[in-house]
Amino acid sequence: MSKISDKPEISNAEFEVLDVLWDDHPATSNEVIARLNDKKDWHEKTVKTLLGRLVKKEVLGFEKQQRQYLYYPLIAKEDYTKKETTSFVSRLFKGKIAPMVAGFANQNSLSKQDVDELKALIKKWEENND
Amino acid sequence: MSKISDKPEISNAEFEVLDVLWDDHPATSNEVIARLNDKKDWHEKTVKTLLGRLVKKEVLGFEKQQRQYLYYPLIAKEDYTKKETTSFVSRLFKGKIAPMVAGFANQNSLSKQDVDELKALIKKWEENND
DNA sequence: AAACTTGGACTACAAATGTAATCAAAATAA
DNA sequence: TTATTTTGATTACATTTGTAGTCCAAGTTT
Repeated sequence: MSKISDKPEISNAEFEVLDVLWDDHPATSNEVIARLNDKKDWHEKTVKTLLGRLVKKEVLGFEKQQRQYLYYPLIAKEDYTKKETTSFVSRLFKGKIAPMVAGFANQNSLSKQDVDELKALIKKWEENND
Repeated sequence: MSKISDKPEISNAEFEVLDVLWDDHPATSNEVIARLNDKKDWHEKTVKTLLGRLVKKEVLGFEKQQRQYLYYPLIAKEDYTKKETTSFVSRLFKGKIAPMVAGFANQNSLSKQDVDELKALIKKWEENND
């Protein structure tokens, strides 16, 4: 029984590292460390550990640049977020998107722009499903 | 410095247990075990461990019924899902709900009912924000 | 060239998590 | 009433995660 594409579990801390690489890549560990400094108060060694773990999980790849590595994501943020969203909605809302939006709108408040964007989505959907 | 309401971290396995109690409570450990049997293949001891951990985390409460306990949730599913949704959307979509819905719609497919529900939400929003 | 710095590899270690097994007291059955 | 079962409490143990520290080789500085 071979392992076929087991979804790599990305921990919270690992996600932060991956996220800055999604923003811009490739990047050296130092660049990643620098960019994370704004948001997180992590030791340089911590970030390097996380980079290593992401490489081992095959979430990041790298390319040697003399002695340093240039890291880059092996999975697209779009794909990741879509899958996470699907599983989130399925776990918490039985797969129904509207109740999730309703809860969000109740907890936060929607801006006119949010609403306009949602309307645009709906319009698009209706055009495709006459 | 007293601890003010530190959000209890609920693990994935713990969530499953909590979720069946949200469905119907109070319930004895055996009832919980029985209901979980449909979805999960967990040993009875495992479920009891999870119940205990949830009690320790003050996510569940219980009431003695002779020798057994009747467990019940101490937090509302509504509250939990709203908070989780907010943090999820903020982490993955910079707090914007529309891109998340767009991604979901792209990965899954919306039913007419989903769309109608979304439209109803929007209509409601527009009535309140004329 | 010798010393120092830097970068990734490897090691560390406590807490959380998944997944049970054991223990002891109470309830039940024989 | 003695044996058995049941139930929560306690203990177990490997893996994952958060958070670094140490080691060693390559690169840089003096």
